[in-house]
Amino acid sequence: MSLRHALLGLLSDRRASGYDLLKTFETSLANVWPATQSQIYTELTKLAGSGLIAVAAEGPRGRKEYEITGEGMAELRHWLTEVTPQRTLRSDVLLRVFFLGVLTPEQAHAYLTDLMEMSRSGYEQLRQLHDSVDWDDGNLSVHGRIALEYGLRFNAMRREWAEWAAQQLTQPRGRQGW
Amino acid sequence: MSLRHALLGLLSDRRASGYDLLKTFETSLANVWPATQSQIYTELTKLAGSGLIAVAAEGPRGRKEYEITGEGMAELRHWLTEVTPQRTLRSDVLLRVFFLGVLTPEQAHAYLTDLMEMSRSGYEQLRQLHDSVDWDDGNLSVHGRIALEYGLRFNAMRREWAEWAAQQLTQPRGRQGW
DNA sequence: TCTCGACATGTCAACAGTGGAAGGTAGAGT
DNA sequence: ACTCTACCTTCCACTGTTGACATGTCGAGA
Repeated sequence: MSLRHALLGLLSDRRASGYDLLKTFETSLANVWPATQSQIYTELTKLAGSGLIAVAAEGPRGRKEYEITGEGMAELRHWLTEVTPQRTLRSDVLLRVFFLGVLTPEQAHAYLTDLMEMSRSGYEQLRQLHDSVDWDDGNLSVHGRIALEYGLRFNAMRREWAEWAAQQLTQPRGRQGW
Repeated sequence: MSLRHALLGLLSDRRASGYDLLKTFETSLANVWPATQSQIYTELTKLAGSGLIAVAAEGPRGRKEYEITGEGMAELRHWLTEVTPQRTLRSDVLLRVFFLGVLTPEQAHAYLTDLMEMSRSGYEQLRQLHDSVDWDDGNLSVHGRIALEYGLRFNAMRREWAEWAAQQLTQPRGRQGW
């Protein structure tokens, strides 16, 4: 249940409505913690209910601007420092690798080739995002840039790995002491 | 809903009971697609209900050995070749990076240091797993080894990135054209 | 004036995942 | 004979996630 913390984090930077937050998720946070509209609104209501955020202002079209409360900031800091992150990496992509044996060598190879392409295009997209974003020197900007760098390195790593893996499959078996 | 495909994949290699599969998940698949006991048994019942797997034999203690059916193999192949994998990387770890600004520089730095250590120990654990596993030349073995290599590279990448990120935070801002 | 796209929120059913409780059996070792 | 461990399955309540549906308003431009 990190969504609540994602919302707290965004609200710690500036006040925002559900709609604003939704947009932010779509653009910057989508790669790290995707969330749907319904989830965001539901969670905001819950957060407000437990006093971690509060409605700061109401605008046109029923717009409700939320702001983080002191209690919310405390919870956010607690999550950042005390709660040890759990690595629950569920990888659709990697899971398939285990079972490439049921395919023909050609098909297995094709899968890895697709992965290379996926990584390459993922890399490119992030690079474009990097170029298009207005990197002011705000906190979110600094750390967003660091997160983006992670994405770049991740894609580069995965591409190289897929190339290596494709080689492994084509090479004859036997002991080769890799 | 990749759990069903994980189960199909394992059953494509050999017949197994829920208990067997549970053990396999705990050891080899846990890093890629964790699953709990209740989830596995539930899914097996569903899979049997839709004819993708079937009970091949019943053993002592109510043991039911499942085997994959032709229909199940077709579904597995279909998933491997036709269904484009979706990258839903929800990363607890990376999400926090966005919000390191709410902490003191020392705390933020400490978080990255913890990440380095986490990556280092993750790397070590995988290396030990690599050394302890009996790598026969079965298909699962070959591909399991490839998946493991991914884990090694991933941890190495993350460690380097965390080191780089820590540097970014300590360095004075300003334009440096990275 | 009208219309359309962006703004804005809420709700619901269905499924996926977590954690734990409950209940029982076979077999190995004392 | 007894006990303990590993084996083995089922069920349930709760939370998280998805996708779709419902509902309406403001403001810019034809």
